Amino acid sequence: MDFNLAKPSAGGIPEIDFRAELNEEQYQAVTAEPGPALVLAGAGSGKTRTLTYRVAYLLSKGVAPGEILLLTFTNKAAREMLHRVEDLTGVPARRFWGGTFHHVGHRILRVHGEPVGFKSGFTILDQSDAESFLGDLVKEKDPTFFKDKTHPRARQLGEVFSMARNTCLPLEESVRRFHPQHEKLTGRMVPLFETYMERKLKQQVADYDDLLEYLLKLLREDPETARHYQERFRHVLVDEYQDTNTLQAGIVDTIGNHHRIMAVGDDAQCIYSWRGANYENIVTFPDRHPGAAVYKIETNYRSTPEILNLANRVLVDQTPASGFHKELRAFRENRTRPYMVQTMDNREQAQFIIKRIEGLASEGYNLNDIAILYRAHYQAMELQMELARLSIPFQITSGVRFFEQAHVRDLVAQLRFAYNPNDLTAFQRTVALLPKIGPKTATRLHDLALQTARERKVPVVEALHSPTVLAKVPKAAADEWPSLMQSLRDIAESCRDGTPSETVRLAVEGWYEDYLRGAYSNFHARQEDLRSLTGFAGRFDDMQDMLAQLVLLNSETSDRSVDPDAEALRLTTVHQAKGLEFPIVFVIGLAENLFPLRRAVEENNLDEERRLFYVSVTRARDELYLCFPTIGRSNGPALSLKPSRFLQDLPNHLYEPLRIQRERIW
DNA sequence: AGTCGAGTTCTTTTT
DNA sequence: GAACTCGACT
Repeated sequence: MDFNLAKPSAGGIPEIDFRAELNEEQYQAVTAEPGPALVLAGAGSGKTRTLTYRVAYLLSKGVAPGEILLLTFTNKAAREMLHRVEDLTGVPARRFWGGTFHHVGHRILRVHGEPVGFKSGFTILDQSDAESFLGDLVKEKDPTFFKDKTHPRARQLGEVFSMARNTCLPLEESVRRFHPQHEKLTGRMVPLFETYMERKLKQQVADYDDLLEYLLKLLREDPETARHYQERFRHVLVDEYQDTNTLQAGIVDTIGNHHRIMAVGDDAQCIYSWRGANYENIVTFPDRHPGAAVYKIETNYRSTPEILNLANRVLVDQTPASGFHKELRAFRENRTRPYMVQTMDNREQAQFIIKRIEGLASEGYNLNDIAILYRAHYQAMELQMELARLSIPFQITSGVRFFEQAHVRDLVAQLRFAYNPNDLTAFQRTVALLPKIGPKTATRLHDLALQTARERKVPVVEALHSPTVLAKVPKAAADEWPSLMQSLRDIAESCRDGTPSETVRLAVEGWYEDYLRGAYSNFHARQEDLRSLTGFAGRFDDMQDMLAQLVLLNSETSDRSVDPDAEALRLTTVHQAKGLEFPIVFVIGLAENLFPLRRAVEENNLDEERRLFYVSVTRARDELYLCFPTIGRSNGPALSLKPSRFLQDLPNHLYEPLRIQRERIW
């Protein structure tokens, strides 16, 4: 494909024979007339293909890359999509506006955020920062709130707020609907919510939801900005439309008020309702966009008929009247039925998989062809240990994430504070590295520094050196204080004058390096991580871009030990496997209380669990193994597990029970 | 009052 | 393993 890159893109799109490269269903959608279009694409039907060819088609009709807005859910999906467009058309990915809703929100708000209260220079709180921000605020405003054990903790309270915002409902209404167990608390939660919103603006920090909520607010309340983007993005394409929530659907509708929107989705794969996703957005799309053309793509090129029979059957058990009816039509030849594998416990499950992998390898499968899917991270523990023991390479897209490791977060906090001195959360994290400084002391010092800075009209990083502040630093921390503050001053200076990469290097080699050496025994490994951050920063010319990326990319996994191109087994949650496909798929832990999760059953979210199971089985191309242990040992007493109801619901002609031969050691 | 260490409990999914 | 609780120490 290299020759494409050399070509100028304007008018230089390579000739694509759309008719020949697409099936009839796909072709219709790809060549749709400008106007609202809803594409219902079943699993494995070539959804991504349709979307990428649509982009190519628009380009071939003379639409400029900059006029296309491509919205996705995850960073991974955005990358993959733009990469494929680039391969297809030779137009470099960076010429499109594409990415997650959050990315686009940030990008627009940092330029046009003023009318809704965000000056350029605001910083983003990740999930756990936002939680501690909220927790501190609650302790201050309503000190007894957390004393009552029946009240939500900071984390859950954050979820309650988030749900209201993502569904665009008043808090009262949202609580009644989604968190009825806390309905009597609404009166106390409302003022906390208000303070939460106010205080973020005051500190010029945004949580994830702000990036969406204020974007919509901006588009609705500032006609000039709205018009600017509406005219600019003549075509709006949305991937995984079934996972949009009310807020996101509102953004799409407002930016795309010209109705040239193509929404692609599959209501059977809606698995983010805990984030307010509402697949009814699909159902109501034609109402909101009159004259919408609806395209159904149902031919499945991915899986064997046996796998699809099983998948179709999973949906049969769905609560009726949810979404569009669909049935995947198989294109491929028959092969083997999915296997149902009963094991004694997780350990035996792991051993079975390893044994089977060896068999598959001798049949010519590569480790890259095989994926292990599970409902929750911790279910992969035993398998990870066994794989490590036998030194079978695996890549795990879950667990401790790169940007969530303590040392990475510490460093990012320093950068964030240097860039935005109002960011109290970042300051707290930074100074808490010193002895005898916790959240309370940090807040006092921060207040004092801001006040001093205001009075003397000096930057906050200067005020931190003043005797006034120094006097309030606990004795135990006083020794280290000046050198940490000096480091912050250097970083802040570099934020203004230097490149992000220089700034990061300064931070990595500053005070923190000494701290790191003393604090961790694996100092070298951690230092390596931080050095790689310098490289990461080299991709940006703007500090805020880089900081935003650091926070928004936090799902990026810590696979530094594994070369991404190396041959390795893939371990991933079902959520993260969405949109991917593998020749061989093992779904593990298919037992009641694990998958479906007990909590989901208790909270009546069975349909979503079922869709999640549907997503799992439709990832497989050739062979599917459904594994369940009969004994669960998490902590303490072993408890016996029943096979998942999703397995019990399957008529037995749809699968092949597989006996495993136990190796007797004694 | 606030920090810190020891001991205990419970694990969802992502931006 | 991390997050939370509780009690001791400054």
